[in-house]
Amino acid sequence: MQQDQPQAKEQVILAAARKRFAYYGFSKVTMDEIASDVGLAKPSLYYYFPTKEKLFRAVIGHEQEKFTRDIELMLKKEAPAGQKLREYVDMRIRLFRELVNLSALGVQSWAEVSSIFGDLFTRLEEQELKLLHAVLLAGKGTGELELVNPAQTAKLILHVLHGLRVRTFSTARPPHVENGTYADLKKDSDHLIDLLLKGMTRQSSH
Amino acid sequence: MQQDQPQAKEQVILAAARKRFAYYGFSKVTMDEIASDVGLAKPSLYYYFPTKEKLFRAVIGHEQEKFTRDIELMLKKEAPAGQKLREYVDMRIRLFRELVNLSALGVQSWAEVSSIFGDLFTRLEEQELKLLHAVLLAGKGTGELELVNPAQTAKLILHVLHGLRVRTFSTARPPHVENGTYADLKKDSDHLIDLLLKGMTRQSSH
DNA sequence: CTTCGACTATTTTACCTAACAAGTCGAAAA
DNA sequence: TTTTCGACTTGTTAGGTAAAATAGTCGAAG
Repeated sequence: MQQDQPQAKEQVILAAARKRFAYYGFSKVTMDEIASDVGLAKPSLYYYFPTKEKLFRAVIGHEQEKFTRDIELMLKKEAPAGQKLREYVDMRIRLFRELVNLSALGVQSWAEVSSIFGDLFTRLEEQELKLLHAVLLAGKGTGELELVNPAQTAKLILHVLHGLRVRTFSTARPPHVENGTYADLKKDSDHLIDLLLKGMTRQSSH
Repeated sequence: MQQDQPQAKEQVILAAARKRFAYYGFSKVTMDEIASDVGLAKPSLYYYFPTKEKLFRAVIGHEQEKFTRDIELMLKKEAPAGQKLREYVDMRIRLFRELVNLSALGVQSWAEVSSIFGDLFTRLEEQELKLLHAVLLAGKGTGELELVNPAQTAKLILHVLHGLRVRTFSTARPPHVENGTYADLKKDSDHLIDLLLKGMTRQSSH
């Protein structure tokens, strides 16, 4: 067994942890449970991850990488900025639905998660702001979008999308959310980005 | 003393209750405290209001009347729909800042308040939706605004404004909020309504 | 009609303790 | 050397209990 790659064992632990954290939340999951899930004793977990917090941070780190990578891939494709924004909004909802732990960071359903791991949320925001800002800048550069201050607009869009998410999940924490709730969020988000794009898009000549 | 108008005593109790509820929240305030504030014994409060809940509902009722009345007054004035919307957004922030108990209903800072008094929040939403819808309809009627579905757009605007509020006050409950927080909310809200109006406003001929 | 002292019933709080959970260590196994 | 884990320590949490607090009541007084 000593010829196993350590990274493989880490991945197994991360997957098990990710699953439990997503379902029960950080504070309700015990290291004993995760250890049992992967067929180890608890002290063995600490061989790979020095603290429960660091395990959770690793889980978040992985989810954030996937989130960012998927969005970046999408944004790399040649398309008008408006189309990218629309796709971004929908993809964002889908990704947050899938990456439950990452999603919970921004929704503040768990108070202790938000205060201890607030830096993680801040980092996610900064990354999203960068991506969104780039899209708006590109749209302005091609003349597609008419923007006075793309950075401010990107920030606003993020705040508004965040607000919609927070209000939506204020009474039910993922994954205990009904499909209708996601449908409502998508409807609002799509409608919103349509309207915002209408206000940002340079008018073609009459 | 028995010639005093009962309504005057009720108003005194309501004012004292409103002040305490706003500062400490529904559950932390005792009927003994309110009684002492108005110079009565606790059983005397129950002479005017049969339960603590009904006292709180009366407080909310009064705040909601003021909220609705002020906004209605403003909307009655002759002005373009866009200007009304802008003024509405700013006035909304100011009123919620002043009417702390009403504000808390929508922000869900107190879990028990939200579940017991959720019907009050729903009623407020319905009233706002009516007002906003009327503004959008009028703007569409004059040709100022270009809208496919004014009711849907009114609902979206309310959801988005609510989301901005919820995310803003997720970590500090009014009245324990700093001025900078209000300034940020106003900035986002103004910027948002500007952009939305840009998307809704019928373009003048070039 | 209005007020309130005394009271009841329920809820909340404070306190205590056992159980639980994060983390550690030395030793064994691989 | 790396990986694993039984036994352990330390701090936190959960549950139970009694006391205190609070919503609400009632009869009597003004």
